[in-house]
Amino acid sequence: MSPAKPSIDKREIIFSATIKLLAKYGFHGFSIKQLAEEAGVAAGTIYLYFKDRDELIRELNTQIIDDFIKATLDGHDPEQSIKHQYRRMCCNLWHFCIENPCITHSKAQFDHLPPDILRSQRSHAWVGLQPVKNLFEQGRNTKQIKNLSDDILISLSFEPYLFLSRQHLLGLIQVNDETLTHIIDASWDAIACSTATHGKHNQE
Amino acid sequence: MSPAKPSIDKREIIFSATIKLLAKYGFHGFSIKQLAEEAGVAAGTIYLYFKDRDELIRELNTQIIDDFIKATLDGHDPEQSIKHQYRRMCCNLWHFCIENPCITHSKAQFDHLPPDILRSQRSHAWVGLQPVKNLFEQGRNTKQIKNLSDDILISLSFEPYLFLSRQHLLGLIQVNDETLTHIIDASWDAIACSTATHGKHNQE
Amino acid sequence: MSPAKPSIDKREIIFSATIKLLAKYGFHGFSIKQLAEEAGVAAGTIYLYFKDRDELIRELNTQIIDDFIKATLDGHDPEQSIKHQYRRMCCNLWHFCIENPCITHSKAQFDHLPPDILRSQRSHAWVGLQPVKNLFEQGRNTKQIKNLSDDILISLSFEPYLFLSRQHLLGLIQVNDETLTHIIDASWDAIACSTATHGKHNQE
Amino acid sequence: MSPAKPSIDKREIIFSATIKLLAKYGFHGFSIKQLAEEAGVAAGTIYLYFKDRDELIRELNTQIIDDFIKATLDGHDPEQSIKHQYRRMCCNLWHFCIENPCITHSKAQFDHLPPDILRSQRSHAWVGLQPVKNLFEQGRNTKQIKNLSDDILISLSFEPYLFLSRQHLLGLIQVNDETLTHIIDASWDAIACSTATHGKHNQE
DNA sequence: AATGAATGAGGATTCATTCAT
DNA sequence: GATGAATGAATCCTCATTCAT
Repeated sequence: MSPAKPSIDKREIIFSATIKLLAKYGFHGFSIKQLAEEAGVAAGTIYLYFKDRDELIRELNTQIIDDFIKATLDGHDPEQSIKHQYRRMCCNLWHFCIENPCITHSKAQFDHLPPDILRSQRSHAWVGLQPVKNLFEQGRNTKQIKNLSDDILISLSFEPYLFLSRQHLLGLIQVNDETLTHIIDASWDAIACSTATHGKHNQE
Repeated sequence: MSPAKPSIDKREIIFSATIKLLAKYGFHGFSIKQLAEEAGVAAGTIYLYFKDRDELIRELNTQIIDDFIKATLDGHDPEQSIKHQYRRMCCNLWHFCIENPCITHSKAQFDHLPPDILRSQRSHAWVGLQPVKNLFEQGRNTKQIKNLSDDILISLSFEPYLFLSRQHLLGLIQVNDETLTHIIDASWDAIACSTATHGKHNQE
Repeated sequence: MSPAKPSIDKREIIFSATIKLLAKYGFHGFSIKQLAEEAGVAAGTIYLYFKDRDELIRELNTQIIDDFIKATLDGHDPEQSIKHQYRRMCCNLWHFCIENPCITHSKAQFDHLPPDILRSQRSHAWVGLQPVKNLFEQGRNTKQIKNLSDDILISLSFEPYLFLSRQHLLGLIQVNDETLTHIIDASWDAIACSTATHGKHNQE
Repeated sequence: MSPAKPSIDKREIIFSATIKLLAKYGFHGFSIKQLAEEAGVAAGTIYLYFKDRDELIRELNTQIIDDFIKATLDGHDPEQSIKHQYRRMCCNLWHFCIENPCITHSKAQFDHLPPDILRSQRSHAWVGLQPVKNLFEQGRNTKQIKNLSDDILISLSFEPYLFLSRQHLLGLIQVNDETLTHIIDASWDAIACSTATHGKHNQE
């Protein structure tokens, strides 16, 4: 608030304003002036906290990825059964998406950046996703999860939630709690070893 | 070529040039002047075929969707078994994606447009996807496919291919034919009725 | 004139407008917008002829140097006596300066650019100044001109005219034709071998 | 240093920092923020000592002129012979220039300001240059110096040193002590009455 | 006196679009 | 139909200056 102090929270204010505009207008669809207005600061102020537009976007990207991962892993307990852990993650992810529409829509923007940025983004993400890697590894070892690479398992299991939640937020589809349960089961089927379920019920 | 000729294909030339640039530089990453150069025409010429930049993008979007659908449905035969039809579609989709990198990357750009455009895009797509709807409907009726809405089934089954193929094209993952078979099986598991597989092999 | 033609002379129009503003407001004292207004074109038009502000300035610099050299060497005749040749050059230089106030003032701006630019400027200038080098060389060989390097001779002889003409143009001093003759004689004395004049009249 | 102290010398600190930046980056090539950093003070502090950027530059200009004059007149003794006085001044000027590169380069920046500023600059300078005026006056009266106005004599005699020293500092030319002696003699020839030297040696 | 966060006008540059040829 | 020079609004970003602390 006071102009002489470091204004620790102004950075956050700018971040949220960016997320809002990013979600509404897309990646290049808003100007710094608009952003300044939305954040309630002068245009020049933004450059006190970020070197330029690109850095702002890049740092926002990193933070959003971290937010997603943090939310997904909330309450994660490696002692639980594989499927239970997975369900929890899916549930977390879904609710984070629909409770944070702007972040969800913003994230989508980042999926289509130049390859080199995507690469560094990806490697950053995998660090935080270690528990997921562990889950997959353990699942593969115990024949509960198909013998596919982590990337592929992610694409088949978690990725659809991002797509679905965006559609839900746009009002294109309706997903209630019961439906969500079915979706989670369905996405589990995609990565689970079907042979392992033969003749017996889910091991959960 | 000669200015006196009607140049019926110039529209197509502009389209391909746009796809190329779209894939390489993203949605707002290229200018009309660049596009003109890539297409080998004058900047003004583009405005003879498209009202403005937006219209060009919009029409390109429509065409790309149609191309995807056409490719996916290639050789579609409703007489085959559900799973066979599905496999064929997945296979078609995958190969179209990796054989047309520019179109695949371009398509990704379109997934994140303002809501109203997405809506019209979606309704346009569903028209061409009638065979897919039929497939799903028939699958649900015969208990071979889970009782989920078309949108959700799409998200669980076909959507991951777009994500995966982009990663494959970027060199982030490697998918060979054998892996593809496994992925197709996995995505089938996502939408297939697991009860139907109990105690017997795939009904294909 | 016609928008579709290369507009060969628009470049010249922009050049003269730049010289005018450069003389009046100094190097960084005018904006592209001002320049556009002065030249009677749109701001964007300037960028059709010059990559950016720097290139415009750099090219203008080169042309001005050439203009100065061309004017100074006008009517140069190596067959004449050394002093006669020198007088002619001084006279040419002086009149060019006071007849082209804007160019004279602009030139002054260029004398104070970053070292590396000055270096390339200098080497460019020396190419055109070959006749002056020849004059100095011949003068040194015949003991009519002091045994000093070309650079030093230039500083002592021609350089003062630029300074004086600027003062004259600003109305700070008055130089009529008679005074000019004295100045030329004085500047000649600076570079001429004084021993050579002992006991006899000018060898002109 | 401590905010409670009167910091009488802070003005000087800012001055030197300005000279440094002026020499390196030119007139409009540095910002107040840069200056503050170079001076080791906060940006706002500069405004406690100078009304605005222009005033800072203007006052610096005045001081630099005074420094030049002071250095040039160092050890000046009106009792000495005219030529001796002149030599001393040239020598002083030269050494001041090459020992204070930043000041020399800065000065050059000031020579090309808007006319009205130049005018006031000039009148200020002439006040301190009274000894030079006296020298010239005495020289003219005794027929040792050409009958030209003070301005013209300055241009022919002292001005070249500024130009030469800048070239020397940039490494474009090399001037050692012996060469300097020749240059001083040459510049003396420019303003000295050549007839006065006929048949006798320098009256020094 | 000193600070430095905040401002916002003004700078250079880009680019979709127009239109005379 | 085709051109591409010209436009000028809109962009990002800089920076002199202010002022609460």
